[in-house]
Amino acid sequence: MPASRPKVPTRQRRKQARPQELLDAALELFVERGFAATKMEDVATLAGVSKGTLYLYYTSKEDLLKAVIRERLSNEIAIGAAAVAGHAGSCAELLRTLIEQWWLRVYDSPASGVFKLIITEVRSFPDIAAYYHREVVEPGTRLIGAVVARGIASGEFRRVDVEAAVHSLILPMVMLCIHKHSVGACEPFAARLDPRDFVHRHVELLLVALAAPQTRKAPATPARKKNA
Amino acid sequence: MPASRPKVPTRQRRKQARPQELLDAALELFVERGFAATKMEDVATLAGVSKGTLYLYYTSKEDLLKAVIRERLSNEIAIGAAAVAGHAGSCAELLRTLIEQWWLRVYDSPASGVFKLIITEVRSFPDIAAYYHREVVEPGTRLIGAVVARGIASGEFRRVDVEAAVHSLILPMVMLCIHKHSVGACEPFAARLDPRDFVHRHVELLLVALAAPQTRKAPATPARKKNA
Amino acid sequence: MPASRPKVPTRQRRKQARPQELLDAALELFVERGFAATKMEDVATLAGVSKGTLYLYYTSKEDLLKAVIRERLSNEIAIGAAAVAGHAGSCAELLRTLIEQWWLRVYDSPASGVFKLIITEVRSFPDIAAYYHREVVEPGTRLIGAVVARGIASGEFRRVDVEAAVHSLILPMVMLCIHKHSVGACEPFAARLDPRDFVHRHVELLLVALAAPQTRKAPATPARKKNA
Amino acid sequence: MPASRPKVPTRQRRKQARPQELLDAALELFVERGFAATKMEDVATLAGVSKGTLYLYYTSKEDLLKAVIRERLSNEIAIGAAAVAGHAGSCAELLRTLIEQWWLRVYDSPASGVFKLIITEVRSFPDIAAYYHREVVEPGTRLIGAVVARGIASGEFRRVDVEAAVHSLILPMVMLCIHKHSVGACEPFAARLDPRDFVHRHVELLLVALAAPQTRKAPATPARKKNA
DNA sequence: AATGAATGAGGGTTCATTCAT
DNA sequence: AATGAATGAACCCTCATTCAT
Repeated sequence: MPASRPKVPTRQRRKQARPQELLDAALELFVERGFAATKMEDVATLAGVSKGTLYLYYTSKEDLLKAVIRERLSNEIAIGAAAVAGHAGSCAELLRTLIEQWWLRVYDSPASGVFKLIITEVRSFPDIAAYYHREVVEPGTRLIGAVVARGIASGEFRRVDVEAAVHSLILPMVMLCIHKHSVGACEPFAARLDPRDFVHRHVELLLVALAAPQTRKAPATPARKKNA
Repeated sequence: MPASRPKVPTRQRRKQARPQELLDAALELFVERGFAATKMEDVATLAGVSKGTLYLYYTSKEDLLKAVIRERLSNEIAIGAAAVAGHAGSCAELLRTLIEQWWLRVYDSPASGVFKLIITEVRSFPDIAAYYHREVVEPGTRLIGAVVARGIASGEFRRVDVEAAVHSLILPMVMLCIHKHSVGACEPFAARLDPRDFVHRHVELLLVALAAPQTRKAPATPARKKNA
Repeated sequence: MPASRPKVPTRQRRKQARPQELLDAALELFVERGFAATKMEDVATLAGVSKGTLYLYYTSKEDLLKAVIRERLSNEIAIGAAAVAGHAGSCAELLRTLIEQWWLRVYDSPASGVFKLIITEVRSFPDIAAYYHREVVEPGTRLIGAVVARGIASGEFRRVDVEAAVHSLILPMVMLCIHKHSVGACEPFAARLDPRDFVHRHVELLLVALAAPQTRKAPATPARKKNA
Repeated sequence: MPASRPKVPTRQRRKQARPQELLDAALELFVERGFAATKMEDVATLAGVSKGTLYLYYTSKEDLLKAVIRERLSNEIAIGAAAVAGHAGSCAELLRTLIEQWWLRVYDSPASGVFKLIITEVRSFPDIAAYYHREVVEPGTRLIGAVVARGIASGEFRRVDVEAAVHSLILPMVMLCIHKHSVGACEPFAARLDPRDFVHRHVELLLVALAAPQTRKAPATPARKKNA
């Protein structure tokens, strides 16, 4: 079997796969070192091509940056929206799903790095801000906000300020992504905070805060083993 | 934005104030443009000195970066700790004070930029991580954590996981600082989120989540005018 | 400007015409932009082939340059020589014919660009100089020089230095070609000098200078409409 | 005496002389190799500075090119104009002076290279054309044209077309400059044409053509030794 | 102490040339 | 024969750092 494929990657096959490979390499290095400190040559080398090849696909370093950001965010929101649409249970249950399923998937994927990338580079490339708001912040806020609003309407949640609640819920998740690619990536501090454990506790804590008085039965903070 | 540096080049004043002026200029530019994208010359110019002079005070760009970070964080924690020590009321009240007084002061000061700076540069200068953890994360976590723990011990709070609760409380605040210096600094998106309003609602929301059952009286989300 | 190349990619036509098309495209671009500033790809594109194909016909950019120069000059001199051979009238008449017929044809053809090309590139490719002298300068000078010498011998012309007279006659013509492809090609300065009008007056002026005293009847500079 | 000047070039002194040194080096190389084929580093090296220093004085290669052209042409025309203004003799004598004194000075100076430079680069930098016309072509044409016109008015010259005569007179001179820096610079063809001899004969020939009939006494083309 | 001219290594980008298809 | 993807040497320009004044 290994001998039967002589040297599979025909020119054509490579041509197809190349852009994705380049974007992956670029994302990794941009997130790790920052945009300005990353050399185009290193991106090329990591992707297994020469410097010149990179420029066959992206006309400049800035172009590459924007492609990296666009490519990674386009579909994540759509996936979350689908999760909401196809859900049947209570709003609390839906929020649990959204955060623990959808968001943790983002956290685990390379897309998590895009948050750090945006944070670090918006000031230098201001049109990223518009894109980010339009494609990520607004749909994301609307998505979670709709669930909270529905919960309030149905009497499941208290009458809180929807937008603030969404931020209380979401910002720590974003921060977690950013942390993963900054301080969290530095050896001795990597394991200080178990993300899955924290996310679980965070959602439960906020659901307590949101729950309408009659519904609330103080959960016994179930024995979830930490750092495991 | 920091108050515009007074352009009074009095020799006397200068010698004394020089290092601070250099650090201020460096912080402003490092936060705005990123470390790698900032030119030493621009720092010097902004501080009103020549390129050469900068090197009389800091031996290299990296040295300047580390000085910037160190200088800005040293005393903030101490101030918070003092606030805790001199407090008399309930734990809920103390948390309100800590977050709304102490933290908003940090948010308003140039120190808020340091969070973005650390996020962006730790991977390139890993020893920043150790410093940041020792001087900021750990004392900060311990400070807030102690208040939460005391609240649990006194029966004022539910028996939640202290560390997770601290993170639920603190991470949005850190995120706010980072936002202020990234997306928040981009013209059309600056005013989307009023930080003081959000901070208030965030603390109140979390205090509801923390409150022990008998104590809890669902607050009617008091009329705090939004965006004002 | 050469007549726009018909874009008829008939396989049959192509194989035959290919080398000429490539040379035409190369000449046009080399003259317009200079050799170093012209990209092989642009030559290929203008000729309607791919980059690789260009290398099937010419092994390098330098090779292409030399082919371009050689191709364009080979037969022009021969044409002029034929004009001389087949002429019957006076030497003055013959010079008029040579300059106004033969040379203006060169001026109008793409070959005129070759002068600029040689001027710009000889220093980088010195063997062009030898070729140019052997194939163009010497035969050309000899051609015109023979006419002048014949005129002197027959008493039609004064006893001037032949070589200098030839240069006085020819250099402005060469300069005209060069001008056409440099300053003359820049929009607002294109029409400042009508070449046909100047050429006519130039020849007549020099013929006055050459004419033996007894022959000379000062021509009334006949009414040739300027700039038409 | 050599020991008394320890190492004269103080920083200040160099700073003054630098721009001229850089322009000299740039002109030499641009004329020799062409603009595109000249490396900024080579210009710097020839001028005895490092690559970076070049950029302290000229912001880009193009900027350097334009400075080179401007610097070399500014005063040449003025010098010629002064020669005309301060002249007393006949128009023929004045033309002799202008061409043989003024123009040969240009020919001998590095400024002669600028003609080649303009020829080669106008198409790539079209605003050079405007500058060249305004500063060189027009004043130069007007200068010579005025002398010819005065000769006609005084009856010294025939009633020829002034502009055409000026071109017949001038174009060979320009061509000589261009030749000097192209084919003329190639070893085996350097000595083919003695410029001083040709210039002399060219002027005399044209003066014969210009002379009004009564004035004309066919000069015996005095024995000027060729190639000496 | 302060300056700013000078340096030169380094990085983004281009393009002549090659070669698998 | 023809293509165009891939290469990598080369070049323009920047900027951290040095050092003579």
